[in-house]
Amino acid sequence: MATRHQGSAAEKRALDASIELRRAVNAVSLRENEAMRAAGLTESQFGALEALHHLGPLCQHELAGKVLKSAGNMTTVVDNLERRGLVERRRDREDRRVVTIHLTDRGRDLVREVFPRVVDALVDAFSALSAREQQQLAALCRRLGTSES
Amino acid sequence: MATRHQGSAAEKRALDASIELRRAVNAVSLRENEAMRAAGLTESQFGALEALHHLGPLCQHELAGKVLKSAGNMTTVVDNLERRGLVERRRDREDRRVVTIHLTDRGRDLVREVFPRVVDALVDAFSALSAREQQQLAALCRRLGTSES
DNA sequence: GTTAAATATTTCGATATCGATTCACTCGAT
DNA sequence: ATCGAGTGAATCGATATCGAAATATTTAAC
Repeated sequence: MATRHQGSAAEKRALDASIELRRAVNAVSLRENEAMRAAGLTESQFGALEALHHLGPLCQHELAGKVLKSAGNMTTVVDNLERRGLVERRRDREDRRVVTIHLTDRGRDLVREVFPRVVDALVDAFSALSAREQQQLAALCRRLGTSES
Repeated sequence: MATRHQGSAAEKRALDASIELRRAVNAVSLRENEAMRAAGLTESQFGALEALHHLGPLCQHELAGKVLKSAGNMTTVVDNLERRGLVERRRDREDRRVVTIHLTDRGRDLVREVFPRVVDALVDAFSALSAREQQQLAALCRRLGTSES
């Protein structure tokens, strides 16, 4: 539950952390996006391709979970990837509600080409921090990301 | 410039930090959004109102900078806010290219009502970390966000 | 076996978002 | 005075995004 008027120090801290967090993500995303855009991929499209590449075929709601987007949205993203022949939908024979998304050969080639560039961009972006600081940041973020209400 | 094949340890660190960073933002945003949605505001809409409230009238490209979005986008956001009577556009008499965005009374009331709830949500979200950890996080993020290519 | 609840996806309507382009306007150089 | 570069905003087309409602299907309960 919300803790009202716990003092403006706590509020200032949270506000400040929130703003810096956003700016940091923004800066990192900008770098990543250059690499993705060069391949004509959006962040969600790349995220989906990458998840499929590393985890194998997934159904849409799993994919949505991986890229932190809604299931409804994933329909559009997969539509656009499918139109470009980078993935294909296969209806599951066992459970016909399920559509499993598979990388095509073209899709696999594209991920293999783009992924290293995205990683480079990330390494570059995070090079502002030492190895130890990167780990600290990750650890702090992990606790924020997994804390339950 | 990109540092290729600097070793997979550096790549793993950057990838991991990037994933946790995203999850953290996602978790924080979810909390914030509850407060904003309750008032029928999107993140960008609230961000714009809040900036106007704390900084006074701004032109659109300044506003775009504050909420970390594109100037083209700001036209739409301001359109939607104006339609609801929360802001108004005033064409500058000196330089008629400039449109200055002003909060209306309704807009000001709304910000005053919603802002504390958003802050509460933030304090709540960041309560997973100690005061000191929040400051550490902010400091690390600040360096990521301001590092130049 | 038929119905009800649960689940996976799609569809829909609204808003967001970007980058590119266009339009309007200012201002400095000629 | 006027032309051209620069700048602020609006517009356009494509994609993303959400939440809610609709559709299809499975599974559990009876």
